[in-house]
Amino acid sequence: MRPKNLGKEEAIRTIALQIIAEEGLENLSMQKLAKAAGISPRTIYIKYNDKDDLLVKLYVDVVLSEYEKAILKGFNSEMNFAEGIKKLWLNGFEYLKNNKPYFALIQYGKSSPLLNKAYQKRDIKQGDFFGPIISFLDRNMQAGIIKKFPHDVYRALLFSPILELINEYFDYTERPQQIITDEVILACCEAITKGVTL
Amino acid sequence: MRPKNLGKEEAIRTIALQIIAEEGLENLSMQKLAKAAGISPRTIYIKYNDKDDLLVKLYVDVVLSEYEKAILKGFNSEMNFAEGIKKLWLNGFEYLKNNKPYFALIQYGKSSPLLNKAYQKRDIKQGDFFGPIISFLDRNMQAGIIKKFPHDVYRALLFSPILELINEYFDYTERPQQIITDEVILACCEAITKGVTL
DNA sequence: CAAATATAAGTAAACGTTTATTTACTTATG
DNA sequence: CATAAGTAAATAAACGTTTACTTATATTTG
Repeated sequence: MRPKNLGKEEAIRTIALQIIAEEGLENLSMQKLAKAAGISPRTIYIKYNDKDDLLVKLYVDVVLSEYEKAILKGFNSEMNFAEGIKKLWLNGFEYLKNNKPYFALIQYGKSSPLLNKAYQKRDIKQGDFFGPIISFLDRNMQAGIIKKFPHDVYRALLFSPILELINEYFDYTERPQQIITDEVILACCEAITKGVTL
Repeated sequence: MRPKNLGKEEAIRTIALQIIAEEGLENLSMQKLAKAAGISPRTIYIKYNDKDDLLVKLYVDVVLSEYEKAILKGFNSEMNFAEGIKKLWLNGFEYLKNNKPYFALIQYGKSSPLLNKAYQKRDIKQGDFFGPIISFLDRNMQAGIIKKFPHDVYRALLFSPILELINEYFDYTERPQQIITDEVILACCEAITKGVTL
């Protein structure tokens, strides 16, 4: 039996993310993807059931899963609150500013109904996806170090600003001077931390 | 000369936003829109040059323009910092939770390259779009009441959390209990305000 | 003051293109 | 040599947009 060419699977994923980042999710077609990857459209269907399956797997299994691995690197739920948040912010900034295609799909995850639903479905099943962050927050809430809010509220408070700052980082790569520097990220992180600390 | 039927123009806009909110921007087609609005596809082209023109006008002239009118209602740049931010947050929450289609397109504005670019182009030209908020921030920075950050950084710090909370508000409308209440919004607003205050 | 006219608004149906996906076939290797 | 991986080409459906035509009304004319 002829063996799978793993390089082709890799090419599909990489080039799909590239097209999404450069032209938008709405401009990714199976035929364009196949041509850009130098393969036949049929080959995509050997590896994925259909277009939705490809997109959901790209989003959940590739982008979100690697993103979370990256932001949790060197983090553990026993860390001091300010240090923990700082670690998560710097990890996120460092990772996403060097992986624009990943960031682009994360942004689409907030608007596209397909990706939105896919994430919710998997998130419930998985549970330990953002596990360390959840126990980190729980511990700090219980210890009276930070205000008591639901996890989803903390996600909005602590992590939506850093994603928006990364969005601006990419906007500013097309302008004469970058304003979203490590210093700005750190200052913002401190502001957010101060805001939720009791 | 036969006069324009303004009701049809209204229907195009309303139903387009509806389809985008319910099925996503990627599932809005001119033929689907025409059918749903009970008109011929040609009629859309009397009022808009092409699909991109329709989407950009929907986004900039309808959604963003009305959204900004709504959040600036009762706000002026001379307000006390905490009161001003509170007003903007409550206005935004009240308006968007009752106008889901508007919120949906605002979310797409962050990922879709078409809408992204359209906004930037117009924003530069217009200038006074978010004008009162910009002078509000400038005044408070100059007075040493809040930390010094570029406007774009303040947008991320002050307003991305409320948008994310509204996103969660809509998620929770499909669950047994709503957790994003006025009280939660106010508590979050206070946390954010505290974070940036000197 | 009505009938005729000019004209943009609007329609139904079609245009060529692109879409996601499949069919029929070829290729590489355990 | 069996078999799944892979290809080239085709499929029907949907896409954005246009063509050829009809309709409604503000204005002009008798």
